[in-house]
Amino acid sequence: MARKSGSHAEITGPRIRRAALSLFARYGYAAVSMRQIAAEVGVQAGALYLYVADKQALLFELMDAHMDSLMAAWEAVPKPNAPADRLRTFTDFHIAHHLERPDDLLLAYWELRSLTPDNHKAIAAKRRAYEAELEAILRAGHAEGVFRVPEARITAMAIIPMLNGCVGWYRSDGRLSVADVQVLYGRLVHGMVAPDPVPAPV
Amino acid sequence: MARKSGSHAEITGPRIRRAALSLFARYGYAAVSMRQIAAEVGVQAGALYLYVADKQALLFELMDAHMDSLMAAWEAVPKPNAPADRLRTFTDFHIAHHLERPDDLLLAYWELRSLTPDNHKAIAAKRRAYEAELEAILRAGHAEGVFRVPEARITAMAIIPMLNGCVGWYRSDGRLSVADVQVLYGRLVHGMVAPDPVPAPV
DNA sequence: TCTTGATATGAACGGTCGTTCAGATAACAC
DNA sequence: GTGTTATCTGAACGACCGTTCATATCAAGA
Repeated sequence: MARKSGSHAEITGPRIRRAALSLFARYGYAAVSMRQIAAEVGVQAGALYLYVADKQALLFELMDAHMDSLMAAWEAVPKPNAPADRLRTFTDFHIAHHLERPDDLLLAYWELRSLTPDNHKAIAAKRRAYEAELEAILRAGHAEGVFRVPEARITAMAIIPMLNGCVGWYRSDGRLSVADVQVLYGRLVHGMVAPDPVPAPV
Repeated sequence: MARKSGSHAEITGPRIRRAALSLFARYGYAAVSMRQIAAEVGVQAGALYLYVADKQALLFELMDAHMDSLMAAWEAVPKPNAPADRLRTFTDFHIAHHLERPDDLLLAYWELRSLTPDNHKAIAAKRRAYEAELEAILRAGHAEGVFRVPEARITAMAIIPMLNGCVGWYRSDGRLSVADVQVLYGRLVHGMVAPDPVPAPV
């Protein structure tokens, strides 16, 4: 046998990427074989190479596309001026974006080590650029005196894994909605950067 | 050739575990071969099976030993009564313990998925027991009115990945000491659970 | 010194890996 | 209806996988 009926490049290509994303996220890059990906798509392993240079390129393209889409989506978000509102906009965005793409987040944070040095460098740079957005908000709030963030970079690197954590426990059919999660984490982050409270009057 | 001079079970066994821990943490369980572990120890692959039933058991024993040592160490810590102090004791402990054992933390949080279902169940249970310690502190503080933690479980699951994050960026020869990290994260966590500040007097 | 048990080698097992490629078939242009 | 091209198969490649085992050597006790 050879070509299958109804086969199309513009269908098979994305299906390969979706299958790879899902399998990589669930079992890890190293634990997933090209044959498993092919089976998920309903195709033989050799067919994958019509669409992907090799396994490493497949991983890189998935991660790179995610970082680009993340950054583009964030840039498209209207941003208020006040640092507190801006911070809440960031956390809301980050949570919503990743709760809709949990597999992308898993890849972005678990599979950096599976990239070749060059690919690693490229993805890490994009990740730093994204984290710098949060850091800039923290610095602005600190400069205006509405935040108390003596270590903006470290605080950003504390906030982000905290936000990411929600992907681990959130269930779309659970008790909480995405908006609930946004409110909960929004309050937590707000507390982290709020200036010391005024002492209670005696 | 056969037995090497100076070989001893009580030396080779731990060396295998140390090498496996280090390699698993760096490259991931699935990406590391028994031959790589053996090479790191300076031994042939077959010799590993004098000390380990199989690769899966090796991973499980590493994770299980870590969870036991973590729990035992926490139980040995003297705990103040006031929830705020108790919370700070927990975050200090968690940070110090894991900054000294970064590989253990990486395994505990990245390789759960590499465990067989039975092994996964055992490790996940121990992890929940540890996280319950933090949750109990939050609940106690909330009950006493010194914390504002309407969702203790979720807050605990927000705090822990945040604390874990420090393992990703901390460098022992860097600008900050472990104590500095403890102070920084201690303040962040304190802000997360602090009740709404008293409004400033007009 | 001789024996015995602990410790390691190194070759081998069947299986799976990522990847390539000649050949076969379906879809499409004319 | 015919020829062309895009798409996929199925077999094959060498390499490496986890694991086993007969064999060899070292360490220690008698």
